[in-house]
Amino acid sequence: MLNRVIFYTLERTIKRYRQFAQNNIDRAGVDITIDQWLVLNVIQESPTLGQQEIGERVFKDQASIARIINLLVKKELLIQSASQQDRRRVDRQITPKGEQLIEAVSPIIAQNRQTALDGLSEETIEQLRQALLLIDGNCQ
Amino acid sequence: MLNRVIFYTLERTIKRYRQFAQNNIDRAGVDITIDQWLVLNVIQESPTLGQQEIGERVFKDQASIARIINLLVKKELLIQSASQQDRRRVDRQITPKGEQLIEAVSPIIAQNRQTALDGLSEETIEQLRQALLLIDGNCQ
DNA sequence: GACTGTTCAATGATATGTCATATAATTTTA
DNA sequence: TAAAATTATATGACATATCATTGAACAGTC
Repeated sequence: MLNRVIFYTLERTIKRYRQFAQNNIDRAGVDITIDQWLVLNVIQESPTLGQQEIGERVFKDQASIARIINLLVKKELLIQSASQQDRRRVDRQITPKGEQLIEAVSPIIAQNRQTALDGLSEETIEQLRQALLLIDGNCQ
Repeated sequence: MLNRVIFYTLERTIKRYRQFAQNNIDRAGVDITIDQWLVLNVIQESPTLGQQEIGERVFKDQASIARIINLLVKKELLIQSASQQDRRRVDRQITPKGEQLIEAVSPIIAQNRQTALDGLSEETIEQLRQALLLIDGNCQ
């Protein structure tokens, strides 16, 4: 009965994909979580964003971003320093180690996505997206 | 750019729905989380299941179920006692307070689902399900 | 009946999610 | 310019997710 509720299918699919993706990263011997990688990636592309804005890009809240950034710093993938212009803010810079890690993981993520979408046409994916956006809009 | 990745849309949609659903429960003045309600519901329908089996029904692992059950007991929605037949197992019974809560929340959940799916035809939902199941299968 | 392997539940450690609040710095307003 | 409102980050408290381990109880085998 629960199986017929589309939201269960949604939950299950996203959990399955996350586990699949994380497993492939672990198997490659890289010590990072998907979420950490996502945040690191956003910082690389947009180093001036604040925690709130980073969060908006990856659908996480500010507190989660703060903690993930802390871990990235601990792992020496990221360096932070107080901004000179606005001392509430923080300047961030990916370390060489961080750059290497992004390079190492990117193809794995790309492969994950491709494998997960095997057999789905562009059109099907677009329909999927539209359906999800509709649900998303209904919940606002 | 991230917006074009279907898995972001998936993440965002499921998070939005969860927040929407939880808000409506909170607004009704009921002190329970969606996850706790789901587990309570499964126990009501199938009181003899073990933690592992409960987890399979709601896509959670055994450790999560153990902790959620603990909270349900603390909230006096559930009573546990050692099973006589197999003393590793636990007999569970929903309390009257738990029954009342399930009754109170069920229509809210139903309404949530209906609202979230507003404007999606049966056919669209079925296509959505099929696409998700494909992805799910690809990740196994 | 003792040994071995399996099952069930509990829990430690760590990461993330959510809400609320704290603190410091900046901007706006009076 | 002093006070008030806003902003950026950090963090406390609690719930959930995941992995690993422990301990107790059971099942099968000899």
